[in-house]
Amino acid sequence: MMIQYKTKPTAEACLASINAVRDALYVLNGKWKMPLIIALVNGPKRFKDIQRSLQDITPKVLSKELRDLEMNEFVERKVFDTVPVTVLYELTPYADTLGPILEALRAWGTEHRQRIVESRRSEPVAV
Amino acid sequence: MMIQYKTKPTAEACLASINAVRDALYVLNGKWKMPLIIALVNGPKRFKDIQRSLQDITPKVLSKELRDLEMNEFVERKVFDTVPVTVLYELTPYADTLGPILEALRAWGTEHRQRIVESRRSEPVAV
DNA sequence: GATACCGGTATCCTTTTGGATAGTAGTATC
DNA sequence: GATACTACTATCCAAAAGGATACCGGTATC
Repeated sequence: MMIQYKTKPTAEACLASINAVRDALYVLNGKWKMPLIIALVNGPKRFKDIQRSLQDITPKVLSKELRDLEMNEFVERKVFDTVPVTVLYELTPYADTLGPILEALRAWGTEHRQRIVESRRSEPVAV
Repeated sequence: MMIQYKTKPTAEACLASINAVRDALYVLNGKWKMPLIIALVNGPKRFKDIQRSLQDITPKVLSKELRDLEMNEFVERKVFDTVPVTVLYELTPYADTLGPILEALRAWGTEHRQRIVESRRSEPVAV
């Protein structure tokens, strides 16, 4: 049997990173959460306005995603007693701490799309 | 009817950000992809070693995730003609461009866990 | 001969995710 | 009176993600 260094320094650090990223993904995972947060960075929006920003999201899914974000304290739901009622969704200060993640994803996504487009150009066309 | 500024500068920029993030998520989404990439940052690993790093991942899922990462050019699979064969999975230079995203997630995840732990401390215990 | 390691597959199943479609109460508008 | 808006909910369904379990051929080890 081989002697295993179960806690090699690099292995330990690696495991810690993996777990930290898993913790982050646990609340941010999914198709809509981060795009939805971005949709609110320029100020609070109403339900239908968000739906328009994120074209293609159905009301059921949007409603569920908003509830998730509320539970994780990224979003606050504010109801105004107008007639008919107005509901605004607003980012919390805690959501602001996601800035670096969102900016990194935005930057990388932009480059990635460029890369894909360019690689398509040099490929034969498949029918 | 209200006149809508369909292409307000901020709305345009917002939409571009949303789409960029969506592009990024399209290849990075899921429970395992980013943790898996981190498991390989300290050098190439063998199948079983990765499985041990990401405790709990089943071979079927790991195999699928590795194939996905290979298709997106984040990982290269290298087979060595030993007896029995040795297979190494190694990050490509393109995977290195994910550095800022992973680092941002790691940092945020670490803080987030702290926050959760602290908020649990001040809560009544539910049975 | 039994067991263990390697690099996976095969099969089956559950859960989660996401979507399509329709509908609701209330107001306002044409 | 018909239609449209807001902020959703209800129902049903398809697809994807993820997991449990078992297994394979080959080698090596006890």
